[in-house]
Amino acid sequence: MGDKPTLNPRHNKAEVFARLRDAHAREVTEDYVEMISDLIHEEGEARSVALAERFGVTAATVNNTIKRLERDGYVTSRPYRSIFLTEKGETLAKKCRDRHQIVYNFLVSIGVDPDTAEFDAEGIEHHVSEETLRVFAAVSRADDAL
Amino acid sequence: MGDKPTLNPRHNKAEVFARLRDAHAREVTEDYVEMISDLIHEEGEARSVALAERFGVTAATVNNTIKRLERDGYVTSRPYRSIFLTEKGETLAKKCRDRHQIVYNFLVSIGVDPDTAEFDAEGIEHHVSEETLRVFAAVSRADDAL
DNA sequence: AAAGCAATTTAGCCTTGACTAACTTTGAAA
DNA sequence: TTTCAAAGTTAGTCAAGGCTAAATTGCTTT
Ligand SMILES: [Mn+2]
Ligand SMILES: [Mn+2]
Ligand SMILES: [Mn+2]
Ligand SMILES: [Mn+2]
Repeated sequence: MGDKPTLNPRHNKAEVFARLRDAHAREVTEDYVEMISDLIHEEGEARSVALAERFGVTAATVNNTIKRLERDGYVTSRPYRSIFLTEKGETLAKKCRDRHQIVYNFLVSIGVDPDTAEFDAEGIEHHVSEETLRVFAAVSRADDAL
Repeated sequence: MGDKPTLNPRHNKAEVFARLRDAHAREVTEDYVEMISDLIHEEGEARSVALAERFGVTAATVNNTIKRLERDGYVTSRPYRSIFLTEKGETLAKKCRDRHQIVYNFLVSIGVDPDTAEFDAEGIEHHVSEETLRVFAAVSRADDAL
């Protein structure tokens, strides 16, 4: 009557894909708060036009996304003014920046070309669990100590 | 008059994000052809109901996706019958299966728990360039040779 | 052969994330 | 202080990828 005991417990692929869809739903948010934070540090403020240029999308697309981020509590903004991170946004931005850096450093440390690492890290970062991130960081440290 | 020589050539982040959006556009297709191929090998045929169960989505969603794959030349199907890969579909499936395996093996080889590796590989695989994949494979081989 | 259940399809809806085109606002230069 | 280009907004469109509910088909079992 109970579940059959299984040696390999996940023939339950559905969980894996559910988690994947969750990660996808967060990607744009994560890249935006990270970029907004970068702009504030590098240029003093985050303007729509700079986001559009850096992401390679139109101003209208940035506008839509910022409205969503505002709705979800990550940023504040007033018409025709620059964009600010909320506490929640800052917290996420820091987490994402750190994670991004760890992934990038890891790739370079195992021998990936820095240019390629920059491309790949932008996607990989959103699919790295806490555990894998810790392993990446440890490997980077070990490789640095050459 | 020429481009200014730059030490760090990519303050051109837009390229990175354009490539990222491309990768996203291919993800579902890649996971579907891989899964269809798995089902054909494991169960003799690929039925909608099995795809829905493994991905954790509804039958209607599978139907939409299969129509898109058919439109794009990856599968053939007839109403109420099972799904077949075209040559193009088979080729992509093989590439994706191999890549998936390399990413998974790599994660495990550097010390990530197999369970976690299974989750993370499902996302990471779509964002790994040819170059990074070669490095992953090389690292796995080196770690195996312990 | 008919019934009924499981599988599949269809129709209609939603959100995200992209676009173009047209309009409004801001702010710097004239 | 006027003007006008750049920045930002709004409106409308589209495809992908999800969903539910309802209709249809195929298959198995009586
Ligand atoms: Mn990032
Ligand atoms: Mn990213
Ligand atoms: Mn895969
Ligand atoms: Mn995948």
